Amino acid sequence: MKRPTIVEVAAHAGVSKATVSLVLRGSDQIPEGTKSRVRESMVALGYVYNRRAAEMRSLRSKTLGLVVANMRNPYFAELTQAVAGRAYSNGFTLLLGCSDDEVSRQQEILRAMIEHRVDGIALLPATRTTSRDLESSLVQAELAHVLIARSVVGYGSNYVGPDNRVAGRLLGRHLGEKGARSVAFAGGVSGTAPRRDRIAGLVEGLELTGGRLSSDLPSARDALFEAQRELNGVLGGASTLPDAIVGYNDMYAFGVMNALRSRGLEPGRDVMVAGFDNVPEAATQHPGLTTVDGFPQRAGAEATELLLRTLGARRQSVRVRLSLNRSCESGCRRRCTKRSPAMESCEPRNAHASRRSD
Amino acid sequence: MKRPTIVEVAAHAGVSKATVSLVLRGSDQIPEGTKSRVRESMVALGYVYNRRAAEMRSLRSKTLGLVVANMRNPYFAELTQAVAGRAYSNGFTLLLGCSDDEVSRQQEILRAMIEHRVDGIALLPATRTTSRDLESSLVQAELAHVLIARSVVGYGSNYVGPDNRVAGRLLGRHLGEKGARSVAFAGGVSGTAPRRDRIAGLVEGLELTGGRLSSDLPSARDALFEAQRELNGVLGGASTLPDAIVGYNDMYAFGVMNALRSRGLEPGRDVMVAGFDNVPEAATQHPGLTTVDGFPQRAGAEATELLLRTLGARRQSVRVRLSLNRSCESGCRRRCTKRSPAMESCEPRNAHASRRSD
DNA sequence: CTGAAAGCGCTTACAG
DNA sequence: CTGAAAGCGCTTACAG
Repeated sequence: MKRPTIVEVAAHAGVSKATVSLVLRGSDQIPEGTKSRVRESMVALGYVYNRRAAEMRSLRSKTLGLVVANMRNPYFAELTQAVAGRAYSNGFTLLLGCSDDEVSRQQEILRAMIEHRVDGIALLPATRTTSRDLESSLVQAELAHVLIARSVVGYGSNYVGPDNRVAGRLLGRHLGEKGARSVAFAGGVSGTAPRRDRIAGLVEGLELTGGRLSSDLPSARDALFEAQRELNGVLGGASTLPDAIVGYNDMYAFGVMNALRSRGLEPGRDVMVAGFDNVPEAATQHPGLTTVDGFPQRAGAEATELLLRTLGARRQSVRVRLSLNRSCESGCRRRCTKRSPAMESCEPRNAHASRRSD
Repeated sequence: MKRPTIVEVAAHAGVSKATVSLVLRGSDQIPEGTKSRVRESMVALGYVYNRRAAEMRSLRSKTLGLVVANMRNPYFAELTQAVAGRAYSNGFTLLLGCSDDEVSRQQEILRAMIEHRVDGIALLPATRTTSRDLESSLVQAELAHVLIARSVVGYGSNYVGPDNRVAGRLLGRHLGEKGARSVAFAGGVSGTAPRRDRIAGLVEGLELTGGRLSSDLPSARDALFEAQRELNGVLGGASTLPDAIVGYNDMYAFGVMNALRSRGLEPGRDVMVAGFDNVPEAATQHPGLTTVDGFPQRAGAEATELLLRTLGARRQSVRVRLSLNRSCESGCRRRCTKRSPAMESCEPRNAHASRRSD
């Protein structure tokens, strides 16, 4: 039951501990004969390297921490996969924590990870995280860290993720060009950096094209299901519909689509709908959802690389891109001169026609 | 930069290392006066507990490993969140690895985790994992482990996840009752345990109600997008459509819906479509997808508990449940006598009308 | 109630 | 090329 240590291996092979240690790390100072003898002993005894003991002595943990708000948003899941992959391919072990979007829990997880002596932490912060929270944990511990996907108001450094302002601008301009004059924004938690930036960008983009943000619908917690409920409330009292509704993210946008349908309205035909993120499901919904691609794979990979290089304070944006789909085709209808033979002439579905950000 | 250790704290407080250690672990043998003096020293020096050193000495790592095939399937993402939550609330740290559904990579990750001396491993195995792969890693290391969500042919023990046979049976019977006489199964990798069990159950359920499995469409790798392509090929050559198409999982089922639409067919009306898992998106698609709920939260939580209790070899099933939605309403159409005022009279949407498994 | 010593399984200089 | 010794930061008996 008890696993053999290098002491046992050394005795079995008739060498010293130090020699075994050198063999373990493939030193080229040990002649082949000794090496193979030691290796045979390891096999014979069923030796398993104890990485933690090694790291303890050498004072490097070769470990990274990832704390995410939740896993239900496919964007976050994909990010997590990318971080795990990058950590792995660099020989790092990844500790995962899930805050359930609660700051107190997040702080406890961070603390535990710091006690574990991770070399760095990638944090997808809980919605209500303040810069003070970060100061009292990551900064105070002088730990290399990077925020992914969500930046925090008042905490400018070490962010890797979409530039939400540019993303909003891309979408705003697109909607304006499609003929949207009044646009509503739905979902997200007000006061948070991503929401603020997306709205700011949206307004800028709309202004370029003659549209405007007509309302800012109240927000809710659980995107997929709550957006639908809240929207029902708002639309119920509204006398006129906006030309377009932009969800805080794709999950909200899906909820918006449902809310519209439950009122007998067809998204894309009666009201344009758009989101942010470009989760895989965006292309497979009906109609496909026009959204801004936030490239989670790239964000996760770059955040990890940044962490690994222990680069100092930097702010890094992942390029965003419009992902055009049918959910915004109503504007197209009004403006396209020839509608036949197919709508596709106006906007290809799933074609990822791209309009890159500057 | 270098963090203070208990030696520094002890010197600062004028006590021995052992006393500091006892204070750290809240021993009640130390009088309050000493405790608070020591604690003040810790604060003064900015002491941070080194969990790894402690675990090294006490030979318990308080660490669990989770290796998942991928994160893109929302079912897996939710499972991961549940495992993370349960590990956390039991004071365990979670190491995460992602195999990208490749066995060789999975084996390397397992090895690394074993070297890290995790106390146990939860494995959502890569598709082509054999029992031999498990023998040579987890079993040989005599490590507590549990398979989640996917069982492996020939490896009977330590599985927590849906009983796919029961799940298939539930769905088969439902489809038969809806009037389906010919049913096609699409997707998954042939030879794998979950696919085999789902099909076997489906056949049983159909037999009870006069239906039959008409074909077993070839499988593909990437559910969401590939299912659509493969189905196009198959349907293109087929002269008659089946009454229903069952996807290997919900992601495949979504692909099936798209494939049908791209041929001008409306899922739910022209052909019934169903899946397995009940990912959140199932309810928000249009039409909502009828599927069998596999309760990922529960599976993740129970797997973790099982691991923590280090119970020996057991096989544990998570209860499954039919999740009825409109994607199977065509059968309803044929059979319901009164169709008005609403289809809802036949099958409530999102109501999670449940038919529990025995 | 508190301290001195040994030890967890490795690595790291330093000799030879 | 290989060994003896010290040490990573804790905990654990064992004294007193």
